Amino acid sequence: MENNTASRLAAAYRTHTCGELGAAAVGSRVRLSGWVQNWRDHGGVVFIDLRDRYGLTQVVFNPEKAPQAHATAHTLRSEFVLEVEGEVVPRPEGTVNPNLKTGEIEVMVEEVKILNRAKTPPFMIDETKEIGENLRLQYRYLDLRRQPLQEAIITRHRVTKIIRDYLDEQAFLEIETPVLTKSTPEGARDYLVPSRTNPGNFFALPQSPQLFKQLLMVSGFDRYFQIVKCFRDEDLRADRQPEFTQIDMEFSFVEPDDILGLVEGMIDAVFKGVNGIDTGAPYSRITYAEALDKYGLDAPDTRFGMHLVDLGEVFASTSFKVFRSVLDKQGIIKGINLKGGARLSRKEIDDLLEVVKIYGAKGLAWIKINEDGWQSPIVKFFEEAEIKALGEAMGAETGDLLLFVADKPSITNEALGRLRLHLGEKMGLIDENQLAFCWVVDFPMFEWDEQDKRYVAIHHPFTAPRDEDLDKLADDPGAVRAKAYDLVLNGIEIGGGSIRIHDPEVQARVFSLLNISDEEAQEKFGFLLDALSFGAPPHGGIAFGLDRLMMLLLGRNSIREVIAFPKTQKATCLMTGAPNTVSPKQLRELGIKLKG
RNA sequence: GGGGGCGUAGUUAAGUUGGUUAUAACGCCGGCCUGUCACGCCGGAGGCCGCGAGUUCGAGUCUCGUCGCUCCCGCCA
Repeated sequence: MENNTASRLAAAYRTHTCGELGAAAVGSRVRLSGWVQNWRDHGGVVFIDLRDRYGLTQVVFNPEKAPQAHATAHTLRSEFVLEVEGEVVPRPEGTVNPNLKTGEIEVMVEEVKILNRAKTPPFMIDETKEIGENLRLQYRYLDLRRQPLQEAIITRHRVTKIIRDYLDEQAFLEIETPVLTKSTPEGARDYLVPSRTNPGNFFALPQSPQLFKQLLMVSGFDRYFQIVKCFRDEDLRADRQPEFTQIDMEFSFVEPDDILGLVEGMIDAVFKGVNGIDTGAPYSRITYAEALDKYGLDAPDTRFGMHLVDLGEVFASTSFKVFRSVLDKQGIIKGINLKGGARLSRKEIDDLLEVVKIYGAKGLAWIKINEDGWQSPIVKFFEEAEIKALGEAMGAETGDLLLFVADKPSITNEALGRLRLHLGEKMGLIDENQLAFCWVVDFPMFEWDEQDKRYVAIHHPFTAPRDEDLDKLADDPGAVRAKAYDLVLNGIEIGGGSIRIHDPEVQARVFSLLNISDEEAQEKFGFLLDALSFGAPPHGGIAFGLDRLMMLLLGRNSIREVIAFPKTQKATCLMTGAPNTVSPKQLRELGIKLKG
C-alpha cells in the first residue's frame, strides 16, 4: 500500500491503529479495527468513535457515498468489534476536535465488517463515572478497557522495561528462581502447595526469592535481578495483595553505599522515563533512630515538618501524675505542634483522640496557645518552669495547638506519628505533587517480642550486623544495628534490603540468638549454611515493591489500580471465582482429607 | 479475630419524623434527524430497595443476623 504513514502495526485486519492518523495521512486509504466507543446517528450521516489501545478515530458513514456500509452503521452498538476501510479525509472547517490525537482527520468508510457483536456491557467503557469495585472486578476484562487501567498497565510495562534496560546496562542478569519451594520459619504465613508425589509434604510459594538470590551470589553470578511474583498469606490492605511483584536484586562485593547509589540511578531512570521528573538523587538518609525520634515511624513522610518533640527532660521531675507514672515505667512523653491549630473545636480535638486510640494510645493531651493564655485541661498541673520549658521545646506561638501522647515508646511514637500524618493530610500541609525520597538506615538487628519472650529479626535472619556492633551480639542484642536500609517515598516503604551474612559462623550465632536451634537451622537452612561455607562472596541486595511503586508513580490510592487481575480484600477473585473447591479425586491424589 | 463505611432500575446516585403508584441522570429499546464528537428531539421498557428474621396497622427507612465490596487495627521478618 502506497502512503506516507505506514504503520509498524499493520496486519491482516488493519493498516493502522486508531491512535496514529493525522493530517499527514490525508488521502491514504486505510483499514482500521477496533471497538465501537460511541456512535452518533444523525439519520443521514453516522459517526462512530472507533477505539483501540492507541486511541480513538472518528469514522464516518455517509449514505450517499457508501449506502451499504451506512445501512450497517445503523445497527452498530457499544463495544461491537469492527473492521472499517476507507479514505482518510480532513475534517470540514470548524469540526476539528482538538481533544483527540486524531482530531484533524476522519475516515470516510467505504466498507465495514462487523467482526463481533457485543452484549450491552454492565457499565460504560468511559471514565465519566466511578463504578463499584465489585462490578469492576467481576468484569475485569471490561474494566481493563477503560482508560485509567489501560494507562496503568501500559505504564507498568514501560517501568519494567526501563528497569530491565537499566539493570542490563549495569551488568545484571535476570535469573528465574523456583516458585515451588520450601517453607521457612519466621516471616509471613506461607501459601502451601501439596505434593502429589510426596504425600503429606508441601511446597511453599516464595515470600521472596531471598535464599535463592544469595545462592546465586555463591555461584558467582555477581549481579542478579528478577521481576518476580511473591506470595504472603496475610490479610490484605489497600497496598497489600497476597501475590505481588518485587523487583528483586542481589550484588556481590558491595557495601550499602554501592547498592544505594545504583538503585537511586534506577529509580531516577524510572521517573525520568515515565513522566520526566527528576527525583533528586542522591536521596537524603536518616537513621532508624532519628526517624522514630522525629517522625515516630520507620517510614517517614518528609514532605512536611511538624516533628515529634521528646519532652522527657521538660517533665523529668513533673508531679503531674499521668506523666509521672509513664516516665517511671520507662515510658516517654512526646508532643507535636500544629501551627495555627488553636482554632480547632473541642469536637475536632476529640476526633484526634479517636485517631491515636487506634494505635493504642489511651489519651491525647492538648494545649491551645490562645492570645489570652494557654487553654488546656492539664496545664494547671504544671510548674511555671515546666510551662516555660515546654513552650520553648515545642516552639509554641500564639494560635498553635500542642498535642501530647505519653505511653510506652512504641505506642507514643506510632500514635503521634500517625496523628502527624493525619493532621498533615487534614490540614493540607502536604504538597501532593512532591516526591520525597529518603533512605532509612541503621535498623536494629533484633526486636524483643513481648508475646513470645524472644528476639525476632527486624529484617530477616540473614541480615549482617554492622561490623562495630558485632561484639554486642552476645550481651546486648537489642543494641546491634544492621547493615539494612529501606527506601521510603512520601511515607511509604517502597523497597528494603541489607548486606547479608556471608560467614557461616556469624550466621550460626544469629540463628542461636533468634532461638533457632542447630537442628532447626540445619533442617530449614542447611543448604544455605553449606553454601556459605564454600566460599561465599560478601553480598547484599534489595527488593522493591513494584505495585507500590506504580501506585505512587500514578497517584492511585490502591495497588489494585495497577494490577491487571487483583484479588478482593478477602483474597478472592470475583472474575474466576478462585479459590474454589476441588474434586474428591484431586484431594485423594494429594492424600488430603477435609475436616467436617 | 476486632472496629468503621457502603449495598435502592444495567450504571451512578436521591429517597424527609416509618405513610398513597420508590425518583433522577446516564445507559437500554423504538421513532425522527446529513456534521456530530457527553449530538439533539419524541416515546417506551426496566426494581427481590443485597439476603433472612424481627418491631409495627404499615419498613427502602428502625432492630438483629447474614452475605458481598471497602478502609483500618491485629497480622504482614
